[in-house]
Amino acid sequence: MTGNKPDNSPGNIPRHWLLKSEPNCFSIEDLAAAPDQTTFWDGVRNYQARNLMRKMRVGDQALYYHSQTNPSVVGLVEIVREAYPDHTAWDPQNDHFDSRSTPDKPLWDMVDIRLIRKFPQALPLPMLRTVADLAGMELLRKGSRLSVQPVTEAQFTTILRLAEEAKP
DNA sequence: GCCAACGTTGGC
DNA sequence: GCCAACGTTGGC
Repeated sequence: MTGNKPDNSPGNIPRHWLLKSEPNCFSIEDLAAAPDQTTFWDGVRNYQARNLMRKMRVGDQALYYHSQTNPSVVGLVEIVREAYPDHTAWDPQNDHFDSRSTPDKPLWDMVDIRLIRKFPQALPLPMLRTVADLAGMELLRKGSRLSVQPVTEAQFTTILRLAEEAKP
């Protein structure tokens, strides 16, 4: 321990994240309307994304991102329950059913998230691309498809500052 | 709707 | 273990 590492870096484990959702599937408005503004983040069927979710800890904060139409960072959520088996993978009726996952040997995980706040103004992807401090952010990388992404402390702080400045 | 980028699958 | 084929994601 050098004593001057940022507080999010013990073991180089990120403490800030970005969660991607198609708004017509589950939007931040849906989250705001959910009981206790909390939901389980199900349906992740990608190993890299799953492994990142497993690193999440209660109290970690995550940017909420809408993909597809008007792609933009729309708000802030926190992790309220750490990774546990995604039971939707066991349901043949579910869109994300995966027969390889069983209650005995779960393959996929989910976490619970709670809304902290929706930004008064969404931060559109094209605008974020113009921000020098965000160069190198995974979200902005060409071809980036990961639905769960780590976000550095600096990137996270910059996004929150932009959300403040973008107030109407 | 197009297409680049990416992950997964399966033949060999 | 390589790699072509395929399906999916997601910006544009």
